[in-house]
Amino acid sequence: MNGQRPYTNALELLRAAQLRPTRQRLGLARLLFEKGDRHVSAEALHDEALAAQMRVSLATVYNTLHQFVGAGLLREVVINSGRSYFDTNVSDHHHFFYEASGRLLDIPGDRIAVTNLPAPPEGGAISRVDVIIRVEDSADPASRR
Amino acid sequence: MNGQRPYTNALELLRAAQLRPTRQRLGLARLLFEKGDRHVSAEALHDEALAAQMRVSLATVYNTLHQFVGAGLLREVVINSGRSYFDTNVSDHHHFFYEASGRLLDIPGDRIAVTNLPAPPEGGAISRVDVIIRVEDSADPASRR
DNA sequence: TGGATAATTTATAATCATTCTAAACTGTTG
DNA sequence: CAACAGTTTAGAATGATTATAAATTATCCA
Repeated sequence: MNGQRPYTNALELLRAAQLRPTRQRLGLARLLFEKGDRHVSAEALHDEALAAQMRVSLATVYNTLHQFVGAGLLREVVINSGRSYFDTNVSDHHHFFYEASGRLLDIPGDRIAVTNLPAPPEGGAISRVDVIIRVEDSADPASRR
Repeated sequence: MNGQRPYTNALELLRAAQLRPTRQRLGLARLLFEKGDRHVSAEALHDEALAAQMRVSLATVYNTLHQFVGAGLLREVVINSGRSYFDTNVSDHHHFFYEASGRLLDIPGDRIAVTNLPAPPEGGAISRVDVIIRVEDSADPASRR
């Protein structure tokens, strides 16, 4: 227990989420949750897994990411059309998005106040409020992804 | 001049944007700007154009939409990965997103206050702040698109 | 412990929105 | 009207993601 997260342990995490602790899910959970807050794309996570000598297919990476989102372990963040990011920070927070480099940075939920929220005109409960602050950076195009 | 928009006229609009007034661009501009604020996908606009007897290819619809975005006539809104919406409202405002039906509704910029914006930690100017309020609706799945 | 069974994984094909390409077409300018 | 640049187009290509169907693996219970 390191105090950072209720369950840093991959096995615990999967048990709590009612997901069978398979080799692939365990490995991916470790990559995702054992190093602080991250924003990864499916493909980036797959590459990382292969680099760490895990054998896992891209299809399984997608399946697993979606299961983790369903279980509330991850949050899916959509900024650009075409690619999703998965955020290991599931607490209330927002994002800076650096347009040139594609980097995503967390903003703690209590650093921004969104006030005066009108009620949805057509009814329905608010499930989430996303604030994305787009930042013009001048990163070299080579670092994009 | 109807007071709603500086240029309701498609030809004026294209001239001001320094885009040659071709048959396709004129037709698409009319569809887009002659009926109040809209959120359209490229494919939906293409369908609409065909239904209105215009001859225009999907590639041209994409080209034109991007040119209009570049000229500040449209704003691109990304909510779901996989599909972009183009918003004819380019003034400062935000969105309700109805998760089940996929509908997008404007929220005037002055109806919401986003205060306390932190400065981007890595520098760079803020180009835009997007607020998306996700609403759980229970629309029948048939009406999705 | 050893199947039986259901869940999971996987390679591969399929899909979908979008972009690219190169050739045909059209608006503009002289 | 000719010439040229700008535009459009069909169709192919791309890139992320999802579906499929067969092979593998975890779990359960005798």
